[in-house]
Amino acid sequence: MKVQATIEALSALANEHRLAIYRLLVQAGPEGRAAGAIADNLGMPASSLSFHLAHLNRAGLISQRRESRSLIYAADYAQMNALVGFLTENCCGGASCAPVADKRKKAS
Amino acid sequence: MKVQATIEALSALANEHRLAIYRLLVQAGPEGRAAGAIADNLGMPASSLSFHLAHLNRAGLISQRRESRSLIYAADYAQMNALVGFLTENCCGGASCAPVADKRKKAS
DNA sequence: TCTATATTTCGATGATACTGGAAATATAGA
DNA sequence: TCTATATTTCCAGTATCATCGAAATATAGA
Repeated sequence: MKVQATIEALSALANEHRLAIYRLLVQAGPEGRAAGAIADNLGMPASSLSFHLAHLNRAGLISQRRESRSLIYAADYAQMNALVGFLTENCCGGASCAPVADKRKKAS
Repeated sequence: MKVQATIEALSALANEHRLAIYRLLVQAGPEGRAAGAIADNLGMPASSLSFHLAHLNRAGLISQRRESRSLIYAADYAQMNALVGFLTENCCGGASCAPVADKRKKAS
């Protein structure tokens, strides 16, 4: 993951509502959830939710697919994986960081 | 790590300059670097740098200590560790995430 | 084609963040 | 105490972000 993509992912998650949305989608699994269901669950106006979903989508953290009248959003685990990988590889001080104590691998 | 602290850490890192500062401090190691040295290295005005350092410090990602006339900043690896831990535990979809494919251990 | 549902886009408003020069503060040495 | 260095705080200007009602778009069924 490049620096610019990392910053976009970080800033997408750095918001109370968007972090809640993302976590909800992680719990929902690969099937994802319709925008309306998310709005109901989190109790937020449709237009506000749409704004935040677009932000997460732009950052590549969630995907969107249409299913009849509904737009279904789902978490993109690969992107989160890449983000965690970037932080572990570039922002940790060696063995002192890295939760699982394994810093052999160096993905770009 | 709690949600609010997570959001603060994420938003502290979600900026080109602050991410560069943080990475520089990670490279610098536990000794850290004086504000002036960071300013020279990244070529930014002292007052702007100070603003960003304060932001990172507030989020707990860096520490500050005085050494004579200089203020030395150093990366706080524990906080980054906690952030990565939060993301791994709360924002990943099980085995599909986690860079090293090991989710048995749960570090705090 | 008409109506209902699901969601986004638009637009205006308010809030928050970033920038950088100038002034203030802290420390040290002569 | 005077001067120099290191850094922060203050301030004003600019830019970006968040909010949410209203209008627009997309889909489906009668």
